[in-house]
Amino acid sequence: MPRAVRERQMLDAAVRSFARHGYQTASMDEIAELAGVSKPLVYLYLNSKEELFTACIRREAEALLAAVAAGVEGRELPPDERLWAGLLAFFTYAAEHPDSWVVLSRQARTQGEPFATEASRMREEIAVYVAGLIGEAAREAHGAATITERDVTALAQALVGSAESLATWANETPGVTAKEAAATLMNFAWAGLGNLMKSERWSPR
Amino acid sequence: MPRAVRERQMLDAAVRSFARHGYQTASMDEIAELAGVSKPLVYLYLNSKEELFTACIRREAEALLAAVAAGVEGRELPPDERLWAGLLAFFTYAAEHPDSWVVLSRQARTQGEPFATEASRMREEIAVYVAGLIGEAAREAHGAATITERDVTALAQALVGSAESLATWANETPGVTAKEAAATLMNFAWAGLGNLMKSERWSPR
Amino acid sequence: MPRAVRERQMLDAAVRSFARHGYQTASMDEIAELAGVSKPLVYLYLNSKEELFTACIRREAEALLAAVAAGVEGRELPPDERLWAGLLAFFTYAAEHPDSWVVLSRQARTQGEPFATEASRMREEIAVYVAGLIGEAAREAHGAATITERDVTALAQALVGSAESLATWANETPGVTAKEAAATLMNFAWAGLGNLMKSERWSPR
Amino acid sequence: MPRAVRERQMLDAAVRSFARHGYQTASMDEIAELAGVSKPLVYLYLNSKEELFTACIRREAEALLAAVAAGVEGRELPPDERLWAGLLAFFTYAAEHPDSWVVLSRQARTQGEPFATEASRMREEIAVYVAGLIGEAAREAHGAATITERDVTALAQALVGSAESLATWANETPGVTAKEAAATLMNFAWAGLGNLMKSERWSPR
DNA sequence: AATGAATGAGTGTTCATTCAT
DNA sequence: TATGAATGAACACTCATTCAT
Repeated sequence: MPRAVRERQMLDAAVRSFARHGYQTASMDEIAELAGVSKPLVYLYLNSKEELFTACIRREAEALLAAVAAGVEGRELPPDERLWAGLLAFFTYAAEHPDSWVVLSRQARTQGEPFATEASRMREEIAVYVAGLIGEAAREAHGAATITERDVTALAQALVGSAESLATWANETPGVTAKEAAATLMNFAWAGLGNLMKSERWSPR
Repeated sequence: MPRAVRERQMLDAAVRSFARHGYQTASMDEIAELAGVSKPLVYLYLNSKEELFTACIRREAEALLAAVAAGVEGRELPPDERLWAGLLAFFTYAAEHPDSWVVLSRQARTQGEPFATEASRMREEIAVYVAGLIGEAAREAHGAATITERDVTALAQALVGSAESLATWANETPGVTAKEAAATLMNFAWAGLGNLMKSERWSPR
Repeated sequence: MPRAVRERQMLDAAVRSFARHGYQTASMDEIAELAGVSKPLVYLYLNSKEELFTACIRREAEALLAAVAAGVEGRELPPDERLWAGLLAFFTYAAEHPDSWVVLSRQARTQGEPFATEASRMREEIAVYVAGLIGEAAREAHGAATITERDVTALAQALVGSAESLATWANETPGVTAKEAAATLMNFAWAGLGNLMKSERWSPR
Repeated sequence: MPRAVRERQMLDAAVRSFARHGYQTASMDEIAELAGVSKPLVYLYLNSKEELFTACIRREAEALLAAVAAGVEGRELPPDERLWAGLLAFFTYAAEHPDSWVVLSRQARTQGEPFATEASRMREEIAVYVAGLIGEAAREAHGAATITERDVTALAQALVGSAESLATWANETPGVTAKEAAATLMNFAWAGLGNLMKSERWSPR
């Protein structure tokens, strides 16, 4: 069996195992068995548990980013439609690849270095991308805005957090579709950001 | 030394250790040493690593809920002020008890069963509370329910996710205060919620 | 069982195992079993295979040096008798502790760093000591001698090699006593060195 | 490429690897790579690591014996000159083939059966040859045997041990030539032997 | 004549857990 | 109430060895 195919099988098995048990608890034995190969082969191809996990994170992150990009690109759309398409693609990917999503959103970020950094890279990329979309859309919709760099970063964090939370919730709650989750976030973010751009801020008292 | 005091020491040590190393990597040896007792005593009081971790989650979850409740209760406030008070209390607690927050938000949720369930309980309790606030605000603003139960739940999930993400970001970013994090979310969320309740929804096409 | 006793048992077992199988082939499993304890205990007391082996080398080296010293010291003897006593003690120790001797002479020196250094220390100590004895004896017997520092070092190497070879041969050949081996070396070294001191050198042609 | 050539390449690589890392630590992977062939080919030609090591020992032992024999044979010489020629040839070979010498003197003898036996065979052959020389010299010097067979054997062991020790020392000490090592041993040994043969023995008391 | 692909068996090491006191 | 001493079970990782081609 050609090397590339075997390697894909192993990564599939590893993603599944890491998603279910977490990095520490997942055992190389189980991963090998799940992949239908012997343990030494896993080591021959992927060198160590750490590298295997890193490879998983990278592959899944790229797949997720590619899915979102594919949902948005190639069509001439107004900004709000672009945002919508991106969110939909994101929630659809998360729904269709729950293990992938668990590895990226949960496991990768909690295993300390060097995984957290690897996962952060993707998170940051998404945050920047989505924030860009939203900003663009908001600007177009509401004109120039007074909003600091710090605010943008904080908002991106809030947004990505919402998305993660909604994606997980959607995956765990029967009957909730990706479309529904995307719509919730779209409304939440779109309207909220719109007001912010119009400087209609809430303040205590 | 009375049992209650010893037990508190152990839980303190355990929370710290679990926060720093994660459930799997934290060792009973280190926890015992950190608590200043012998390992058998930890087992005598808390039976097993699993029960110890569960006890940590429970104690910290209760503390967090209590902190939020204390911030909100006892004063007659309009829904938005109640939400603000809750958010402020939440971010303040997370900032003042970073280990506790790490255990609850990161570690507990990534270690599979039975811990995830334990952590979800608290999260759900918060989500329900927030959903209540949203519903109340919606009713107050527009009388009849212009928003479905399902929508409220979804929004609550989004809000809680934002809050979690922001709390972690605030803890990890020097110079970000609890108040600032709360304000960011409040602006983001309340404005978005406001629009939603006015039925100004975004929809594709 | 007190720690000191246990530790001695483990070292005994390890010396035996290392002597029989060599450093690499000896397994911690076997050593633990031979010592009548569980493997974790071996690690608790001696940390690693490497440290265990080092501890063996050190203990056996000290025992050998002590045995030789005990054979020589405490009595007022002429130099040749001192040499004789030392050689006898050395061969006796090697005969009575064959595993110890194998570990010191064979295993320790062939496992690369850091063991070789550890073993060399002892070898050097013995070489210097024995060379000193011989030199002293020879000087007394034959007067001042013309022999360079380099020659002394080379001779010490030759001497120690002879002793090692004879000790191993004596251990492996039934019926050869320590006394006989010591006598062979004494004659070989004593006479040979005597002639050297008298500058009666052999040269080709 | 003809089989004989390939096989030589493999043995060369193996000797080098065994000398550097020892039998256990040397890996078939490295040996195959060093020989510039694939691992299965090594197995096709040499069957197993054990047989490969044995083949190395045998080839190197024969080479060493041949070198010594070539140094001595073909000329009619008195025993002392024969010994000198043999020693010179021996030290020269060891200096020029350090890996070979390490394998024979260190590695082969420390890896337990069946290698030790294999190495002993060569050592014994040398010892017997040396013993023959000694015996011959004794007879020539004094006619009848003033020295027992057992004594001769013991002396041969001592001499061989000295030679081994000196050869290793010479290889590891920069600036020491084969001739110098041979001279040291010759002086040491021959003088000592001379005295022995004149029955000038040292004895205790 | 030669190899890319694959594995069974074993190693050192760790850790949650429990006696005996 | 408290612990020093001890272990069963597992895990990451390696390596000599063999098919199938």
